[in-house]
Amino acid sequence: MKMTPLITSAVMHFGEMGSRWGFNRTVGQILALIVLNEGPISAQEIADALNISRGNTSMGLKELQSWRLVKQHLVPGERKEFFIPAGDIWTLANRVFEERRKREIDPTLSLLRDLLLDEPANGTEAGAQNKLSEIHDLLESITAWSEELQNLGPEKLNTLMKLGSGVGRMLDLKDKILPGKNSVN
Amino acid sequence: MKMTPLITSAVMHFGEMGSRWGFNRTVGQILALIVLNEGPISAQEIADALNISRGNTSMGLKELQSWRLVKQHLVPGERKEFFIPAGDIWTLANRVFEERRKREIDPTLSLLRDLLLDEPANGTEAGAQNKLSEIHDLLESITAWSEELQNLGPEKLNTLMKLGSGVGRMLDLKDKILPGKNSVN
DNA sequence: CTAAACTTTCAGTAATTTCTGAAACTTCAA
DNA sequence: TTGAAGTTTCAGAAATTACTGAAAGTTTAG
Repeated sequence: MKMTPLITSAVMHFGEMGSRWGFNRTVGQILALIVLNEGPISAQEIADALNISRGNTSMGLKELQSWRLVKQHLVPGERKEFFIPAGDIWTLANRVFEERRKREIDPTLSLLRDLLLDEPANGTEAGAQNKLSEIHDLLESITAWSEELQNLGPEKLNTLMKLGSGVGRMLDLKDKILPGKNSVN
Repeated sequence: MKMTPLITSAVMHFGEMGSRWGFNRTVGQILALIVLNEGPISAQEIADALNISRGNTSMGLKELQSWRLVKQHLVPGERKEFFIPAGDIWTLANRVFEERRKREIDPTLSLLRDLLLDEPANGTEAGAQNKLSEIHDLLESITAWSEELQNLGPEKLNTLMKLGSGVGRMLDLKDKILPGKNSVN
């Protein structure tokens, strides 16, 4: 596994960013390496290229698999396990979004649902509950919407993104186009 | 500052989630407290309610201000500084998105731009550059789009979210509605 | 100017997270 | 079956991040 300067820079950077993206430095580096490498790469090669222990590599790969960003790839005739990205860049980005939603939003949504079931004990609690309820609704909208967007699939999503400010204009026309349907509250 | 059980649960949870949201436990707790509290609250009250040192409180407040989630509120006659949320729930969520984009996407975008300027030294680098270029384009789309969405403002954004699966249908009709404009690629 | 009331800073400590490497485990070929 | 080639696990060490509290700083009233 040859680490050219370009690849090294990219891998290092993804390592730095790793923690901001929800995993740690090593995991970020491993991901970058697997994505940028041409063809499958073995755990040992990864450990060597990144100068990390074999154990750490194994844990990193496990985590990347739990994020569904990387998958195993059996090379015929070879005994070792090789790894490749779990899909194209688009798919990977989607997976990161999805996985983060699960970790960052779902638990809160579930707590909020519970808290909103209780009767407020007094005025202070009633006020707090209102705020929590607003947060709850917002998170639900975000969740529902992000699912919606994922269902659109890459092509349509891309169309939508490229639409840019056209989105605003389109919304103005919405009611004429889809009368009655999905009217806003 | 009375911590009712409801508020305590919520504050504790936001603390736990804090690190996943880009700040630390204390900062998450402080934010929750300020949002849920009715009316302005002083640094000292926060420190007492959360059982954290005054110094830590000060740092947490500073960070929340740098995220533009919390702002100072001068109570006439009072010498102390009080704090309130920097806006409604919607605004706060927007700020979190924006701030995270700055921290999680912008630096990568900037690195990628640089790396893509260099001539690839060989076939391996050329292949890696292609991948990096895909990532770059994706991140640019996301950035552009999120700016677009923010410009729509809360009302329209809400309309769009509530539209749900209607978005798909609308896209199918797009070319008839906005002929020539924003055609894809 | 002084002192009281308050805030911020930051060196050191505590808590948490990540990483290593040796031991345990698995798989397969012979 | 055995052992070579590989993988995983996990206790402890290292690195990082967060927190405390005392000292320094700021602001205002008198």
